Amino acid sequence: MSVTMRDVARAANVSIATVSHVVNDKQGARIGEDARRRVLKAVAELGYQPNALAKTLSQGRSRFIGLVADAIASTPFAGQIIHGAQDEAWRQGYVLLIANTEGNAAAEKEAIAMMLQYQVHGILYSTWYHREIEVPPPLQHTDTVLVNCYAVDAEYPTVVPDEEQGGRAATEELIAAGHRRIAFVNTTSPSPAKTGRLAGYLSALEAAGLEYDASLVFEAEPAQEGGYAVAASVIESGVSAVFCHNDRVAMGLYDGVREHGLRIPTDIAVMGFDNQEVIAAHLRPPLSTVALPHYELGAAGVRTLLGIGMERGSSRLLVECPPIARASL
Amino acid sequence: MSVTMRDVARAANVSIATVSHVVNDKQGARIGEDARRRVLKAVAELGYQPNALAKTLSQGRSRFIGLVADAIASTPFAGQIIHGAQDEAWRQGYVLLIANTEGNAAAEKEAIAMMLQYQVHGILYSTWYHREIEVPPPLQHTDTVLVNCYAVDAEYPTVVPDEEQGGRAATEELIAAGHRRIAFVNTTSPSPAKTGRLAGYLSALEAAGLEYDASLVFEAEPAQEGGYAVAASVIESGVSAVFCHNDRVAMGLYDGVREHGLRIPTDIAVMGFDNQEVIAAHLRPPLSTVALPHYELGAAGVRTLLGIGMERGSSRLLVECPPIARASL
DNA sequence: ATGAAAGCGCTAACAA
DNA sequence: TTGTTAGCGCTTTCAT
Repeated sequence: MSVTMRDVARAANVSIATVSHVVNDKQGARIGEDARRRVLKAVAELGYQPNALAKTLSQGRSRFIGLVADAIASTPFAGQIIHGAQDEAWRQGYVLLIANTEGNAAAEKEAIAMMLQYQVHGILYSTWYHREIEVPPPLQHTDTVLVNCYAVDAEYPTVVPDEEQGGRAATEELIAAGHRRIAFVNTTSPSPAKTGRLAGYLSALEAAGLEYDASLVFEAEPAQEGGYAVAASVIESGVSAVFCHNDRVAMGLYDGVREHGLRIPTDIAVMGFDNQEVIAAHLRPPLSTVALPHYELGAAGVRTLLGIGMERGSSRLLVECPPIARASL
Repeated sequence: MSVTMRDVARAANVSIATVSHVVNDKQGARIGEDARRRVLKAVAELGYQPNALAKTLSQGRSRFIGLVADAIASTPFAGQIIHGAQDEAWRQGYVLLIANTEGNAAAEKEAIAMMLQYQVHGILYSTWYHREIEVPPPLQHTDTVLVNCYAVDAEYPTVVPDEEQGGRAATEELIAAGHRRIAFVNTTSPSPAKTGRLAGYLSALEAAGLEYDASLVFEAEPAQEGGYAVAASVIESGVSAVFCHNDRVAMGLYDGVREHGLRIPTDIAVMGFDNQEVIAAHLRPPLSTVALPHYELGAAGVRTLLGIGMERGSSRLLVECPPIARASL
């Protein structure tokens, strides 16, 4: 079936060891110009492809990195994590093994077992939204990096978005646009996003010398329906700008605001969070927001796993959430 | 480092062949109850995990399936394809190797080479939106299945959504709701979706004995902006229902319709296409639409690759697009 | 400068 | 019922 090193060796009239050396461009061994040429020729002619599995076996160390995700499909977000991990892995000469668990513990266990069987170098454990998790026991047998989630008890290297910085950035954008009374529509569900973004909002206010008014902080279900429902109260509060917990809430708010005959951004400026492309970029007017750095989370995850560019000290890496300016303020 | 079969054999005081037999539950060979128990015990105690790579090597055939996608992250759609492929692969005892090419030919080539090196059983070549492609040359060296795309020249097994059936289903929903004058806002960009959905619209009209009025077919950029822009004309045409090329167009149309003081579905019913969750499920009112069967495309792709449940004859599998009823009609 | 040979962990005849 | 052994394709040490 497929052509092996032995075939190449035979064709080039050299030993298989020589083939190995030239194919891998080994430093230690000097190969005669002539032999090298013959090998290269044979490789090209036979269309030789090294068997990565055999290589791994004989070298003892694999080039696989596992990525277990709780939902690769439910949202565009997880896709970005995969994408980032993927790219970075490739860059480092690794291949990503992906497993989708849908949060199912059994599937998770099986996935991890499979990855271990494929001799992964380590495992990235990720969630589609930033949250606290319990690390599945089998993960303790390998190098593990937590991506977009964290464990309280044990300490694993962790890569998460900097929610507070993001919240601050969002608020600062609004302040920079001249707003002084700024509402914050937070989510009802407890999460690092909820507390982090609020903290950021507060800190931006303080830094700008603006007084914090608790009545300007609302809570809504983190979806369009929530934003729509809270619109009336927000308007009534008399603010000139709103920072929404996420883009979906902002989308709902757009609807509500419009129904009250108000215009964005003239009457009220809106800032989102997440940078959910399908929504943010295409609302009318396009929504200014803060991006969740999913791609970077994935990439930083594999870098951390591989021990590349590690910062000493902290084992928790906070990735910046950059503001994305559009037309809603 | 890791515990091997030899370790287990030693611990259980049997030969390594025996271990292999019980671990793999081999049929041919009968193993004494006692020996089997000892092996199992040793496996558990040592935490033995078979080395899948070594197994693959010695068996000669791998358990890998490659999936090359042009955009795993840009949309939630590609994610669903991956998800489906993933699940089905697992079900069949295979592991998915994913590569993201961003449509970049060089990356594509490299990805395929890598997959070949990992001895993939075959490759799924997929695109995030249904379209015609040219099959990259290196793919001709393996079993290849085209997913969500097709090649005109060569014939590869292909799995694509049934656009026409989807268009028909959408239109039928509207007809079933009592509408007689139904507009169709098609996309401006040529694609199988454009022609297929139109054909479906036409065929549903005909089947219902409704006359086709060319002036009721509009064209718009396939995004919110397009739907918004076309709203006025649609309303002016006096239809009671609109079938939009996709959910994003429908979302834009919602805006336009609302601006004209009309209500959905009372004044005008709207049907989308794609079932883009983030949008469709959360518009006001929630949007009835037709789902693109991405998950199923992925799953059917690996089934086709593995030769499971193949229908004889045609090498092009059309996957059904099911209508999703919500409140917009 | 090049080659022989011993593994890597496992499977699969074939013996015993 | 169980064990021996020869590979799978490659790397790597050690000779030559």
